[in-house]
Amino acid sequence: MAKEKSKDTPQLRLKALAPEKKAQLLDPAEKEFASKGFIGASFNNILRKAGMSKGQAYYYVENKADLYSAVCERAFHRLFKKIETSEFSPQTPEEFWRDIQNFCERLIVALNGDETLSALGRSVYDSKQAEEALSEPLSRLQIQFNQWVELGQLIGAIRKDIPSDLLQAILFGVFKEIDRWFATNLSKLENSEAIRLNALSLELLRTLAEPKQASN
Amino acid sequence: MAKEKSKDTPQLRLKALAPEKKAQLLDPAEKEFASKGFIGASFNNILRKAGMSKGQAYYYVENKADLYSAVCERAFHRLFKKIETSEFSPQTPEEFWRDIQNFCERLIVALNGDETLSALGRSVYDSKQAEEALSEPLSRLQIQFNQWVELGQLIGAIRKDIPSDLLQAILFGVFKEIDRWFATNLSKLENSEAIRLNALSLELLRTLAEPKQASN
DNA sequence: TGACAATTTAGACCATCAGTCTATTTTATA
DNA sequence: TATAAAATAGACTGATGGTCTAAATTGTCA
Repeated sequence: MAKEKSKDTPQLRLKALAPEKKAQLLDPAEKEFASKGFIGASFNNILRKAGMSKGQAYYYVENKADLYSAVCERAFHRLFKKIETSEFSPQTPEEFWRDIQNFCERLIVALNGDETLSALGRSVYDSKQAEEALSEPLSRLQIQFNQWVELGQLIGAIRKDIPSDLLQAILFGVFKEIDRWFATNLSKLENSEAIRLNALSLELLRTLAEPKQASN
Repeated sequence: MAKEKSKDTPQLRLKALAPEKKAQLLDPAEKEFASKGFIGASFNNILRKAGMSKGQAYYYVENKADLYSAVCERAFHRLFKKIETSEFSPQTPEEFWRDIQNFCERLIVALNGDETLSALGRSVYDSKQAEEALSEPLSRLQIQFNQWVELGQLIGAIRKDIPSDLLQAILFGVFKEIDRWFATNLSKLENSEAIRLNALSLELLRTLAEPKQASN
């Protein structure tokens, strides 16, 4: 009821913070989270590296999860700037899967160019806690994903006999495992083999998502 | 080089412990791990519930991860007693997949009858730490799994164009997500729908693992 | 039975963790 | 220049998992 100065929550204060100072906190935090995961990262250690006091940090951030969330949001924006999603309005299953493939390729390129970002992304799956900390941005992602699925179903590119949240969980799961496998095995791979497996992985996702009988 | 009393490690001491006393520690630990996950479980709290002192517990167990491992091993044996794996020597892809289905069904029945066991199983995926703590038993499982895959490949039930560890990761991933989805959604499901989705899930795994062109 | 050694147990203690609180400084306002 | 508000420093809290030592218990052999 009072006049609410509009800077009364740590989140809003962080948002209003000078970019330079924001980076002073978020940069070391990103490194720490990317290398140690959400659970393994030490808040105290981040503060030490950022040269910040407890009081200062907790003035701009609610808790460890909130800091993690802020770090991931920033990284997420960085990623999306790189990807520059183009318009996406396929009319046929073939177009749908071509667009998906296109998107995946750009995603992979973007991630390959930013190891910290990749590691941070993988850190989301390190623990349930990490996932909970990102529940809000993740649910936004989920909505986006669901729109794609619905569109795909509309034009006959995606099967309708599985509840969409189950299908989504499965596809995400497969994607995650593929990503993880490539992260640990890419260095040992011949280039041509890497390309072949990459294409094959996408085919796998398609196999899962497509209607049972051949397209259309 | 010394005469090695054969009880010099916590693990061996725990093994040699009277079953009753072993249970005094492992029972409360299992409950705690199943309900709170590996990270969330409190060692101190387990000790409190077990009525044990620090000194005593750390005499039989190396650390928290080791306790978790002991708990899971015991639960694992309990599960396998229930399942009573029968001989498994399919000659054709059809037989192979029938046997797999059979196994899955018995697994599901066994898990449905033991909620603590199910929860404990799911706790493995709560965090990387939990997975690391179980790396040894998990790698045994992996070997078993690989034997199945190799057998499957031999009789043409399983594709050969994907590295088997990648295929394995993917299949595990899918299985995990399906399990998770059922764990949270089973209560909301019609019985007939549950059965349909269950069968469909297995089909999905088969679709992923089978050679591209129809069997043989 | 008594003496000595090995095993086992109790619990004080440690570093570190995320998070709180208060006293103080800095900055904006007027 | 005085007053109020925003920002900061850092001591402090109650947990955590884990260590260490001194004591109690048990086993062994004379």
